[in-house]
Amino acid sequence: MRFSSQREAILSYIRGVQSHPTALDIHASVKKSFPSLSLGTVYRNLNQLLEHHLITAIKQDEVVHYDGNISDHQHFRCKNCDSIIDLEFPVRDIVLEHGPRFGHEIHAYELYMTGICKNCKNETK
Amino acid sequence: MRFSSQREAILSYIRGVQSHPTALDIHASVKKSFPSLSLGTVYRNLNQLLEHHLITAIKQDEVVHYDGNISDHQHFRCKNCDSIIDLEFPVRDIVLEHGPRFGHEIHAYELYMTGICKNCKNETK
DNA sequence: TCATAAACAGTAATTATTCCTACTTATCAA
DNA sequence: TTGATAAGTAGGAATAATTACTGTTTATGA
Ligand SMILES: [Mn+2]
Ligand SMILES: [Mn+2]
Ligand SMILES: [Zn+2]
Ligand SMILES: [Zn+2]
Repeated sequence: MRFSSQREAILSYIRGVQSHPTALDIHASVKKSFPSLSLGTVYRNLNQLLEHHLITAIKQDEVVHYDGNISDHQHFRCKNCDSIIDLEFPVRDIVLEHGPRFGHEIHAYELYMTGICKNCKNETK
Repeated sequence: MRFSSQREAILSYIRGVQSHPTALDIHASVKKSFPSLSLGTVYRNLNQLLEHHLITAIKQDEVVHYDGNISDHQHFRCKNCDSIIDLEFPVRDIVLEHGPRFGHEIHAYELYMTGICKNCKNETK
């Protein structure tokens, strides 16, 4: 995999935010420093970065969100403000403990939660 | 919510299979008894049934899969044969145990796993 | 420096899903 | 039983995210 300046800019943008941006978000932001950046380039790079496990994708929403934090963590989406928040649950433990008994080879897992976030809960009070 | 014969046929089809069918699968099957059934009707009914919590949706794939089994269970998708298999993990327990400390109101959760299923693993041997 | 594979921008195509419109049907009160 | 009405339907158009295609540019390493 080559490292074009566009690819570098996309990766460093994703790594620099906490917000789990979409392809459109990424395009809008990186376009500021690369005015000619096309959306197709964003998608192509996101797929490349995914293949090389430099980023991960969150697909539960209608739109795919991308995450530069590849550590083992889970996601919570607020139904009110739509933000996606990192949480840490011991999912690995229960997958390792209960997984084997089903006989399948589990390569990856993902716990996704939805509800109302702390902030939104307090604001409506 | 009224219960048209189309709606009833769609629901009973979803309830009668283990396969987590897509809208297209459902349309193809129910069309056999309702030749004029339109795909739009399938989607409209699926969304109605979802709102009334009579079915659930699995959105991790590119295509939405539907599930007539609304009991608390998890899903595993085989990367080889693409089948979606029901599994039971004590996810509820860890969400109840670890959830509250983050301060968000968790309404729903979903553990989704991918890998190679038992059958495909044995076939390639 | 040069050859070449990879990446790029721009645009067209694809595809799942939703929306729209005119018509049909179930429900319920008169 | 009959209308009025709200919900449902079929069929087709529209939407929107993502991917594919094409001709041009660029990174890389011999
Ligand atoms: Mn994250
Ligand atoms: Mn299931
Ligand atoms: Zn919120
Ligand atoms: Zn399989």
